[in-house]
Amino acid sequence: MAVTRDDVARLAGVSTATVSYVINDGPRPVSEETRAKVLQAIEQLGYQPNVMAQNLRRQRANAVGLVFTTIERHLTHPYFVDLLTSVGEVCAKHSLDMLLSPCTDRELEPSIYERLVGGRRVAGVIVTGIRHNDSRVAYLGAEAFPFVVLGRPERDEDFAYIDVDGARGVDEAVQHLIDLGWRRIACIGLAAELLCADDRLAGYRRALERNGLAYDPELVVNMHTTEAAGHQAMSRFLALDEPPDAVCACSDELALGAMNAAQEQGLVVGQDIGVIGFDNVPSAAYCQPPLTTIRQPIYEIGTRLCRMLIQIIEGKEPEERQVVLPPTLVVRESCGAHHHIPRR
Amino acid sequence: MAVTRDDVARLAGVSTATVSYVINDGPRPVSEETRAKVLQAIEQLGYQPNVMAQNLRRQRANAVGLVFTTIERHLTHPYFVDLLTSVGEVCAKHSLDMLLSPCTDRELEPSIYERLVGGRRVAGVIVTGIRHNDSRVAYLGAEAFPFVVLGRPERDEDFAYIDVDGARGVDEAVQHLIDLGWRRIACIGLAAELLCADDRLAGYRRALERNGLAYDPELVVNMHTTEAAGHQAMSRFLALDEPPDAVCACSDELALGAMNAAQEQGLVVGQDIGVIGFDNVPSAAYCQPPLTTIRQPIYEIGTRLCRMLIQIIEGKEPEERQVVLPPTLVVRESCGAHHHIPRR
DNA sequence: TGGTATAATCTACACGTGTAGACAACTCGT
DNA sequence: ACGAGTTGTCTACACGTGTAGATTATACCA
Repeated sequence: MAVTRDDVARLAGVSTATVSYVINDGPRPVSEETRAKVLQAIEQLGYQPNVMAQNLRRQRANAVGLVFTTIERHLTHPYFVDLLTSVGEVCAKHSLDMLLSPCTDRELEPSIYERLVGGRRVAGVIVTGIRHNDSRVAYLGAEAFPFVVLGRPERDEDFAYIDVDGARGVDEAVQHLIDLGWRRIACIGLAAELLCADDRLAGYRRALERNGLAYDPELVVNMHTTEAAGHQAMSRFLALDEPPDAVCACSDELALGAMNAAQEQGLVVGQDIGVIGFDNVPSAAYCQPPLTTIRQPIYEIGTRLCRMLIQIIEGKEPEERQVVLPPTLVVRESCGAHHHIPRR
Repeated sequence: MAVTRDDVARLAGVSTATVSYVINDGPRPVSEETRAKVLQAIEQLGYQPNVMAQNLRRQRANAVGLVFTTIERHLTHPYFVDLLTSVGEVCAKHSLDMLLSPCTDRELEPSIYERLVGGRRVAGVIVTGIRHNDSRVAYLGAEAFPFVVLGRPERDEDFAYIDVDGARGVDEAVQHLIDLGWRRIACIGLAAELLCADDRLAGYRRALERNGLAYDPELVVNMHTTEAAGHQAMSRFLALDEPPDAVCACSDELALGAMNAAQEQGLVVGQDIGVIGFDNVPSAAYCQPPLTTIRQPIYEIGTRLCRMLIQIIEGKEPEERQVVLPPTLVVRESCGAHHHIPRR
């Protein structure tokens, strides 16, 4: 049988309430002398409060929830692992558990949230891959349940979020391509349902417009972020009557697939065609040619997002509620060297 | 205020015990008539049992724990995500939560386990990346706490595990290289502390020996599984007086880094040098050249591992306790075509 | 010195569940 | 018809906390 608060109280010669007050820096003061006795007893017995009892009494789970979509995913693998790591670290620092639920089927998504939230298995939720008219956000809002979002709202909904400035990132990416001499630039966007897909596409159009280049809808597709999808998109582009001479992919996985497709056609990436990615996944530096891409500070995002959530859970007003972080251009070789002369 | 069992009992006109019996298919029988009344009341009220109270009463957390090492990692990113997905799906099917703890510092590892296990935050644990004299296994064994291991024990310790036959995989990989004409074959192994590093190296030696090739310790290194490490290892190999003409990397990330390093030196992978990987990560099919590799059925491993753990938690004897799964060779282009003539 | 404010502690209960023990109703064999 | 066994319910409590209300000791002031 595990050691309980009663054992500690008995050994320290105080009441159970006093033990609690010491542990929680409780709502009542405790004399230094008594505190020392209690702490000594705790130490001696190796007492750890029973989390399940605490949870029941506090009417709140001691965990943060994170649902991750595996089918039609919106996060690259290393990106996702970094998110988990950063969120998990902050949780650990606050003695919170991180609860993970895979969602392999969109149909099941509502039931997953209902389990987590309605079943009070977690105290707060981190939502990723926010979509148009996102039912999850509506649900959490209606339940007045603590949550934060990785990504911005469509309209000016008032929830806490952190997002990376995708428009700016893609704008910079496309500008980089243009600066290097590429002119007919295609864009492999993210799944159309994702809000960030719109955001990034906006950056694409902005850069085109600023440089006096025409927007050709034939050169834009929306894809789930897999290498296979990138391959497929690029193959389609190359089969066009007027194929692009460069491609801006909205994730590194898409970019890798795109490069592969181009190479299959005998094109030399960085010379015959320019390719740029998004995310700066570790392998981007090691593929052939090394991939120029846009870096997102995902680790920092996870950290701050989780801090925000914890403050909301604790009922405090979070220090920051709505943050947009700038991405950074990482130049490698997949877009070729300066003063490149396009094929056509 | 949430609806409780008492509300259900009142509405159904029965006692609270009866409600519990219905919910749990309890230790006492319930008449069909009563059961129907209760179920109807549950439905009508939208009642969900309070997990925190259940946990307290049952003296057992309703979750499975998984600690993942981010520093000096032993799992590639997609491999890890697949593991999470498969384990998570089984958990969901059993209404279990999946609790994830990142470990970014080996020093902190014992405290993480103590929190999860000693603090009874989970009902069972999945251990990955098992090491020599693994203190985690010793701890869990001493606590008689339910756990399963991804990987085999060193000696004939008697715990439940699933592992892939790494020796066989690497053996096949090296044999494949040899069959294609490569002769001086290096091996980039995993971190030396990992048991599977030994396992895979054994396969390497076995294949060499069977084919009458000498084992040269200069051609073997142990690395953490990152592209950077693969790059570094390959660079070292190529600077040797007698560099290898082919490399067997024990993870795809290592292989990617190795290919990159070779390409930096102007070598054509698949022609001047053969490279083979391990894991069959998605991007392996899309790098340049596409990477020949050994596939691990990680999804299946996660599924079966979690099922095993659940049976152990429930006190049943698991249907399978110690499983070794065969890996599969996936041939692509990084090892070149048949009848290749080595450089030397 | 008596009275009151303050500090420190204790007693007692609620949180929502699972289930053992008591109890009632019903079946069945003799 | 009656005890024995079976089936279905109910009452009551324990699980280990957090904390409000009661209680006691101490400090301070008139």
